[in-house]
Amino acid sequence: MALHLYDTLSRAKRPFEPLDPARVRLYVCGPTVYNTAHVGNARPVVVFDVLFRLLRHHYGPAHVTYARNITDIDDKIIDAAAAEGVPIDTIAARYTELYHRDMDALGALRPSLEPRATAHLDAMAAMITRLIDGGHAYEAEGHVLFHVPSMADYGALSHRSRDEQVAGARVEVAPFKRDPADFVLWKPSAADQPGWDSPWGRGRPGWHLECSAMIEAHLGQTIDIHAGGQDLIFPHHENEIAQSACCHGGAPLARYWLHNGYLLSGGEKMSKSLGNFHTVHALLDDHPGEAIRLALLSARYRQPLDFTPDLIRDQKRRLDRWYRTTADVAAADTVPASVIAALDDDLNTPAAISALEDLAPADLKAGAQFLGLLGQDADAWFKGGGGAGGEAQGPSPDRIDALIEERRAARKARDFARADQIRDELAGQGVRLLDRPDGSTDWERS
RNA sequence: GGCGCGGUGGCGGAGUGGUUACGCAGAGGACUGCAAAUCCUUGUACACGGGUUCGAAUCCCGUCCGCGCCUCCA
Repeated sequence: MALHLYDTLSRAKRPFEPLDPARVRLYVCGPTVYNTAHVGNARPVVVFDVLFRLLRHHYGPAHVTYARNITDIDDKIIDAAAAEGVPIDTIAARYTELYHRDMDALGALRPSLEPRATAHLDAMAAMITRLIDGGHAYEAEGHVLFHVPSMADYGALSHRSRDEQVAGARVEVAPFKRDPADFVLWKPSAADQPGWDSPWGRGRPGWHLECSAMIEAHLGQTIDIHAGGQDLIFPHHENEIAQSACCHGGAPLARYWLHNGYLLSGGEKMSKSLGNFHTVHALLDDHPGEAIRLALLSARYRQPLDFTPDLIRDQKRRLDRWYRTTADVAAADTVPASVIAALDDDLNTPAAISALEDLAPADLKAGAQFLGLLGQDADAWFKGGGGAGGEAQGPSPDRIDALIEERRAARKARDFARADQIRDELAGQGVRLLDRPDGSTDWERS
């Protein structure tokens, strides 16, 4: 079966056919860099990283362009900068770096392009001008607003009529809006806020605009796949569609819309406002990045996933087992067909993982590496505590070797009480001893 | 109120008209001084009530329960 993807717009699993197989284009909504990422933020990064790898497999690495933006102008960034008394660039640069570090640790490939909003003010302004000229936007009290009724099929992605949205709206409607659903393209900046000069005065762009402008600038009018979290369906992606289509004579922004489900914590959506989240950075102190990655891939990307310590531990053990069985084996040259077949079915990563369990070590290694796993030497994995946090904790290798030698002598003298005491002591420090059939003893950090 | 997702064995989680998912945990066995690791064997399931069908966890209707979006949010 060829690659099929579930498309939110048509609400159906459809065969994937790129507009141009020589230039497959994928865009994923990236972070607003005002604080550290939590695992919920990492889910789209990891699952769409698998999609990126799969597209590269099918079309060739040179023929896939993956863009993921950095939102580096936003009121939350402005607030964070003001709180510290530093320029917004300082905040944005700091959290961009942390984001990269965390996502690297989860085994996500860097995207081909990582456009930043503040580098595309001209493109956004040009888009606003076209929208005004086309009768889709208007100026009001220093703002420029997109006029939603000017677009006939607004709401197609979220399958909501404009009336329904207005009826359920819990947001206060600014008095200068011609229609309650109208949204901001440009807003004025106070003297103490960052701003850019524009035909509509000094100000800054609305959130939705950057994606439309950067997609147009780097990927063209219509891309193949636009992806992000489910909470972006409305209003963010709906508004992107409106802006882009109205600038491009109705040409669709993307041909496939993919949305990942939420991570749950205690049965509820993990979110910053509820405070029930873990930052990736904090999790990396206790767990290897690969275990977190495998945990994120252990359920289908559209399903909710309860992210618990037990889940990560289970996946860590699975990786331990895989590292053992593949320790002295070279990865096969080709990615196993069963793994590709599972992923081709709308990124069925649990089925792909199950397929791996069925494979010979060389194929298992090739398949797991394709998924961004088993990326290190087995010895490094075990001796380094599974890569948790980078540095090993507990007794030094020399100390462990000395204790193993002492235990060997004790066993030879049949002093099993002392031998077991040493083993228990090491176990208490996270070191597991493995007695080999040949009489030697190896060790792992667990 | 509108729109949408889901309820699978002790747990996590695929499948979605007929055939073992898979993993963890449990039980039994091999190995071991005893363990660990590994290997072998093994039990347990489709929220509830109707309907369609030769056959339904899978399709249809209804009920109950959980969750999400409609507001910044992956």
